[in-house]
Amino acid sequence: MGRQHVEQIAKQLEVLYPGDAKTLCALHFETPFQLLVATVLSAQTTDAAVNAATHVLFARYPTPQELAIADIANVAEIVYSTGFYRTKANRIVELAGQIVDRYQGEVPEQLEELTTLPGVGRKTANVVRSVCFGLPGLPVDTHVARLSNRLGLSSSQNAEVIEQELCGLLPESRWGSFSLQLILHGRRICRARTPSCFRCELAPSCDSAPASVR
DNA sequence: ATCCCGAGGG
DNA sequence: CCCTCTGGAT
Repeated sequence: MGRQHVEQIAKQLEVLYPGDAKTLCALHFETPFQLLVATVLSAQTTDAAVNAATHVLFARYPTPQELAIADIANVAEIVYSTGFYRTKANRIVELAGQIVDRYQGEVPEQLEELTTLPGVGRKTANVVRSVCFGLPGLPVDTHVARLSNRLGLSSSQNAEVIEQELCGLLPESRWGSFSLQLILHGRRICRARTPSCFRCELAPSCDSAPASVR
């Protein structure tokens, strides 16, 4: 691996998917609270499904104050198509309540505070930090984990270990955008089952690409 | 390790 | 028809 290996990859990703974390984020939102909710809903579903649900959800419950007192069954109906709908409906209503009660309606910025909220794990907390607040945070989801392994940036299967290793390889200013760039590349080219190495721009610097395309 | 859970892609 | 999707809590 080494520094040069990462820099080569990071540089190519910047060309392929230009922009900062906020620009690259595919989730629709107006406020930090809305991004937090959208990210909780994004578990095991597509961003398109989340955006369709939040379009309706935020029209009816735009603020934590309003979502906190929402009818759970109605919320479940709205988020139904994102999957895990009972769990998600309960989580986001409870989440809204805690934001109101514990944080005066304002989403906290510290990772340790964010991860105490229901439905908010390390990945979600880092999304909010990097996309919304412009703070250092490198979300590791299934795409980031898979591409990090394939590219030879980490050999760990543990998301938190991968996060630490990637953070050590990149400047803080690139943490958020790098994560989103890996996600976009994972969706377009480096898919889980059928990676298109033959048309991958990163193949020359990828440990896992077949020799024929490097 | 298992559960939550629908929808679209390959 | 199987797999995967911007996971988190128990």
